Amino acid sequence: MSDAGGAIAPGKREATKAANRAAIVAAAREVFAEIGYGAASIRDVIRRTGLATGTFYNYFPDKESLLREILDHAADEARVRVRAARQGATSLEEFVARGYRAYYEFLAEDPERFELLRRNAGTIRVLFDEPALGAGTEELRRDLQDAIAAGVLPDHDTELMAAAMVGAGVEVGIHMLGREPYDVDAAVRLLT
Amino acid sequence: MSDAGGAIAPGKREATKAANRAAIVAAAREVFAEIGYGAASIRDVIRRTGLATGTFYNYFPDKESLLREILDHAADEARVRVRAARQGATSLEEFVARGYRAYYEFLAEDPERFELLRRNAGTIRVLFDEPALGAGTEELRRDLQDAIAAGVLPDHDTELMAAAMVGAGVEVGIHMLGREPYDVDAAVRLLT
DNA sequence: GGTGAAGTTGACGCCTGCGTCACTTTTACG
DNA sequence: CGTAAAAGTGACGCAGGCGTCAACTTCACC
Repeated sequence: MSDAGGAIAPGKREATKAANRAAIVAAAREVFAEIGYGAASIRDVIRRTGLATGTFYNYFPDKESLLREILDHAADEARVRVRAARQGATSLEEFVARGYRAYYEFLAEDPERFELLRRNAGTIRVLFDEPALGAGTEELRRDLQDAIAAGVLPDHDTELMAAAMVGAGVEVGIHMLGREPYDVDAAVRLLT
Repeated sequence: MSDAGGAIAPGKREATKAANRAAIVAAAREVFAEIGYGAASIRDVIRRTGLATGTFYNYFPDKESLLREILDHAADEARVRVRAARQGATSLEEFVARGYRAYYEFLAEDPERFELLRRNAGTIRVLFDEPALGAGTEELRRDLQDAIAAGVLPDHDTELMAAAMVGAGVEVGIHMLGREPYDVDAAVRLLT
């Protein structure tokens, strides 16, 4: 029909729908970041949007699907960024440094998202089973595996190593973002 | 009936009080571990004890004080253990290894407590401001500082380094405890 | 044993959340 | 325009949490 061309075909109906959905997601990010997912109610979220209770259920079936939507977005984005950053790396060290740098830039860029992830780390780990802020532990593990195969690294327990790197990265990230000028360089250097 | 052995005469009154308090704390640990602090209600907790609603308020003013009690206990215990383990260390490496080992033994020893900490990591970080499972980041920082002063370590950002060590330790701990035979040795070795 | 304080109980009033649904408003389209 | 479908609205019934408190039970002490 009208929107066949793909990109453009506003249509007031569709536009409102998109805006409402976005408003709900935005409100949810605020609320989850402020009081935590567990303590938050659907009404806490919808109240912030000015929409009516019933409207929420036109967009999401429940609270959990809302969190899932938010996290899927964030995780995808983070993975893409880190992956892209690693692309041009020629040495292992560079590989690590670029990965962390991209990751921190991603975190620092949106404080609300950062707070959301930090605040709900435990819940997220239970619901999904990745560390909240640790986008792509599994990918890192595979990369380490490759490095071993290529003889760049000595053989070791890649699962634990990946975990250690992610853990260190996340924790350092949290501390770094708690200090004023974000010293991304220092953090990256230390971890490398 | 002599039960004394030296310390204190129980007194049924005191005994019941201690038992009730303990029951509440135990129930709270279960509930917080299972559904998370935020989602848990005081009634979820009290219901598990068989006590009446009102009784809860004879022991704790609210949900938060309950969590505080649980965490203070755990944190103290962990700190003491790690500190003690580090006592006899003669080299920096030994110092680190012993600390991690004591820490992991502490975590592995009580799966419920582990789950409680893991599950509520975000909340705990907000309420207090230490990483949930990272007992004594600050102490570690001081120890690093000392090591630098003693010339054992090169100068560096001890705050970030302590954060990195704790983060790596926690994350590795979580992975390790998710695998079957807890390979504490492997984990300690890798981190060292 | 008797008695008063300490402790326990659970129903009570209030409040808020849940998901639904009959009704109203808005939009698309002829 | 007119109309029908789509979307928004908020009151509704139900459920359950909160903290309190008057009545009751238990224990310590004489």
